[in-house]
Amino acid sequence: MKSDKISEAVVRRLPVYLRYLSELSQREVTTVSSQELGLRLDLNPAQIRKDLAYFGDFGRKGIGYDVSYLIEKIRHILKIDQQINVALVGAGNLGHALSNYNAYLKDNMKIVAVFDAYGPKIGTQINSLKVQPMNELSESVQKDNIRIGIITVPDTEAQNVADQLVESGIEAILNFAPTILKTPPHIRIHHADFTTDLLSLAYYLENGKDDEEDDDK
Amino acid sequence: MKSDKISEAVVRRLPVYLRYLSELSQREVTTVSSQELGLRLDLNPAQIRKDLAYFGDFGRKGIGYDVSYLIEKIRHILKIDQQINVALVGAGNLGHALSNYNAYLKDNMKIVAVFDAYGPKIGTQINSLKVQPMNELSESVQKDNIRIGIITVPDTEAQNVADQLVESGIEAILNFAPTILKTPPHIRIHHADFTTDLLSLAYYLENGKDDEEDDDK
DNA sequence: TAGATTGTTAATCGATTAACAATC
DNA sequence: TAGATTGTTAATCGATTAACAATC
Repeated sequence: MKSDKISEAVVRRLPVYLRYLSELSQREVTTVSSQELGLRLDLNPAQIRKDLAYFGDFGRKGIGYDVSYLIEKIRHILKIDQQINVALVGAGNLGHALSNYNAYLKDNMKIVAVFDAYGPKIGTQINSLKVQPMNELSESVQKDNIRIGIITVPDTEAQNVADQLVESGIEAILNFAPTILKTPPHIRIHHADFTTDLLSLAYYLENGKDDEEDDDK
Repeated sequence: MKSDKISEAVVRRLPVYLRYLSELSQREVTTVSSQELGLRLDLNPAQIRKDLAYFGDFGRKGIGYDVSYLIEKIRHILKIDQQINVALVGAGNLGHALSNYNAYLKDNMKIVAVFDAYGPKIGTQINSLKVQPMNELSESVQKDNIRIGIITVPDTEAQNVADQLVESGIEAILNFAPTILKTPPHIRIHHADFTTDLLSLAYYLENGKDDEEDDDK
């Protein structure tokens, strides 16, 4: 097929494919069908074929997909065939946890700078990175070719930090604060707000015995 | 309207509404329209009205929604008008960060137990909770009326931990590991996998100058 | 009364799934 | 050749948005 505008849902599935393909590759599986992928990832095989076909003819009829080839292709599509530098703002607990997480590393995503607004934190070491003050943000973004910012500050600060990230020339933001950020349209924002996930989970619990009123189930 | 099966998309927006309503409440705003909500939350006002109307007639024509009343209603719908106990499995960096996060507390979600499989971690203190060994999981779940489990173990362990959580009688899981878990249909699973968010973010970056081939944009 | 805003139906839009010819 | 599996079109399903009568 090629081209058309690709929906966000499709793009979000690509990393999921990539992850499982990497696992297959490690197990030295060389070929996989949309059927098998679907089974493992709880997705419809037709959907997987369609998703991939947006970007090219990666499979072989009667055979399936070559695992290594598909990995390479998806990495290229996601633009992680080159290293992408990331800045983390907010050296609290969560920020700390994320900067330790080396999971992105094998995916060519690297946190190369950490910032915090809180005086006492500045200069402390996080995982071989020195926490920098916010006024060094712009310079670092330029110098280190940082393209993505991760926000792990309290929600009251999040918009302010986002503004500064935008100002400094960042292209995309991963926001962990539970706030809807207002940014210019050319900035891409993804929400990684697990409180939403957690609260919505409660909805699906069975009604407790101590629940008088209606049971809408 | 009332009833019908409610889509997941709707349920996921409820905590978002709730959060902003709480903010309004704090600012002593007593009434809000779907228009205003939509503006702030980047959502279509019609969608907001429709979402809320699934659960009852909460608004007043010509007036809007009473903030406190709507908060109360949404909290009831989400079943967080009662305290919900949560277990956290995986006392690593991320688990640590999450257990500190008291954000859920005001939403009646409370982490009441922490578990880890790794010997040396057991018995250490995390935020006033003692890390327990996995073999105490079932007992704690029963005793403390734990209904949700949060998984923050490495992906290689995630499925195994999920199985144990299910076994112990948990009803829902928030999974931070980058794996698709296989569980019985009555278990509700939400994914809080930020690596997916981060990788898909890269797709939307401008093509670097060093990108020869096609530019699919 | 005039203006505002809900709840709800109808219209639109988009995403998922089924089906199948092409072909390895 | 027979069996498997892709890429793609058509059918279905579901979610979002527009429009408006009801009414505060």
